[in-house]
Amino acid sequence: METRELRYFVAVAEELHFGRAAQRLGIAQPPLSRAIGQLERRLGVTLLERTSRAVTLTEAGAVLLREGRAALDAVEAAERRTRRAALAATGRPGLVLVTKAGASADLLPKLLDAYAAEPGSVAVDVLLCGPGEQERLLRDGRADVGLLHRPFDSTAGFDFEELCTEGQVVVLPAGHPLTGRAHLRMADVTALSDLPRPRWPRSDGTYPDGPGPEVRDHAQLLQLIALGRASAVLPESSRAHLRHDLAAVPVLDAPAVTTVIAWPPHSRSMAVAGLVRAATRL
Amino acid sequence: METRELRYFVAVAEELHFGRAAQRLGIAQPPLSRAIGQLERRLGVTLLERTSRAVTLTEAGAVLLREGRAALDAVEAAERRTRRAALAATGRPGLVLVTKAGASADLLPKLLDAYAAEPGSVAVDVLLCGPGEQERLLRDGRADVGLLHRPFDSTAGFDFEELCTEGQVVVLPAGHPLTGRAHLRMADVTALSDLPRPRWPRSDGTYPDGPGPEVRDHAQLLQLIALGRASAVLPESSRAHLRHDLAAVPVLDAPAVTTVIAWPPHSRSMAVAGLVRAATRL
DNA sequence: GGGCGGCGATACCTCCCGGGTATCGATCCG
DNA sequence: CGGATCGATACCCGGGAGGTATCGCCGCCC
Repeated sequence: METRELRYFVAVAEELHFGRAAQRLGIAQPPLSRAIGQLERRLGVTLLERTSRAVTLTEAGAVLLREGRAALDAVEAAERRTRRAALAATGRPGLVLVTKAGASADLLPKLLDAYAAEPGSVAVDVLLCGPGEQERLLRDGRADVGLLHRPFDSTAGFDFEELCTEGQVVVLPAGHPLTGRAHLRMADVTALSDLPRPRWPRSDGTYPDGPGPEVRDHAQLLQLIALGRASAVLPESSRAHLRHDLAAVPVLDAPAVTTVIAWPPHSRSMAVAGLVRAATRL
Repeated sequence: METRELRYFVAVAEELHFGRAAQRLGIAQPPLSRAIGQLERRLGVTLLERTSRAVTLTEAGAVLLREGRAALDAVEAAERRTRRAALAATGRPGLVLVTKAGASADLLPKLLDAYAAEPGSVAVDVLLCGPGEQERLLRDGRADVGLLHRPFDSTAGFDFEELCTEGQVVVLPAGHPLTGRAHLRMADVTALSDLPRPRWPRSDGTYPDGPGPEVRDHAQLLQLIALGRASAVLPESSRAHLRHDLAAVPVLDAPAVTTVIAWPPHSRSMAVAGLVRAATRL
């Protein structure tokens, strides 16, 4: 199977429309139809059920979509990491660390300082991204190492070390009646129908259904809470950097959040190893 | 980057010889030279240092070799799992479990029985392989789930659950003076210069240097021990199925062996989930 | 219900590129 | 210094990827 075929199939499987997929790929529709047909014939498997009105994935097609994305990420990662290795050989080695914007705001500077103090450390570029994007960046080689937060992020497919575990707090507008309480339960939070939990985009960019406002990033979320439009359950550490117009109350029975440092498996980079060592020693 | 280019590069990088690599790929040497040259030009990276007498990998080339193999495995896995998904939709679903031949001889039947007793379980094909091969089979889709033994096998890049941890014993010919001892230390074992530890093949098929005999599988190892040519440090559980002409003595300070059940990340298979559940409940 | 529009498949052409053979140039060896 | 080895280059050929035109099928709507 060639990556071209995989890219074509993934495009069609995502669009469920040959014309749009072809447009996205920058080719005409007929060669795309033919390519998918050839792929199916070579695999001996029907990947798509097409009527002249709708295209749907078969069971096998769904598997190839998932596995094919992973494979394409791996190929892309190979290419990117090779380029970076060539750069590192001639110029600055550098390291890209990715984390969710707004998370681990206290841990990150400590980690960077500790690592920078080590002998032989290299420059670390910090990449902040939205929730759920980190895994992709680590998988396709755009980042070398990441701070993930279980159970929100999945460590599937990565090597990792646990760094710390913390409880969660609910963040409310300052002055909200509940801010006087010493602690709350999840039931109290879900009962806040006037301050619903926000909805984060899924990996495909769409939003789940629900009452809460749609948010894209951390700053936007805090803004919405300050405006009295939402509330959010966040790790305790976010409390330290809260805006003055917000307040936080511990939620006793919220799931604990574990911060882990994760990197692609088989990473042979000395720099990653050093950063991980610095992190575990914090 | 196309998988064809990757396959070509991996072949050359492994052979370090364009002629032999071309032969292995079933093409002539000139197109191969050209393909590698094009790949280098497109990446803007020198992958191979060639004189007319020798070919060596650059730093970047070594990275692409490692990452490229992983990417090719991922592509192969996508293909294989798609085919299997198509089969599962029409015929028997089936599941392939891979484990090292000779290991977990007591755990495996218990696991298979426990899983078979579950409602909705599917047929499980057991694949026995040499040490170090399991990871490859799991990565390229030939197996769905595997029993690995840390620290010998690496769980890098897989999801896994720990099943049990055990000590190790040294296996000696029956009647050897040390078999009378209640327990030993690693120092006692390494002092056995007349019964050296065997050498296992690396993933590329070559053997490390050392005094011990070269072995390929478990049966061969036991045979060599019985012949008085070697000794081996193995997990305790192997004691239960020892031949009558062999004896085992616990080694107190040998590293503990943890048996884990591992599967490719993002596996959505119900069958794998069921097998893992059965394993953790043992 | 018949014409229309949208969509995937098919037919057919073109041209690029992957693969082959022949040969060159460099380097090591006897 | 001549032969052997090995990668690069030159050149040719054929298959296949991509394009345009068109067909066939099916909802939809006046």
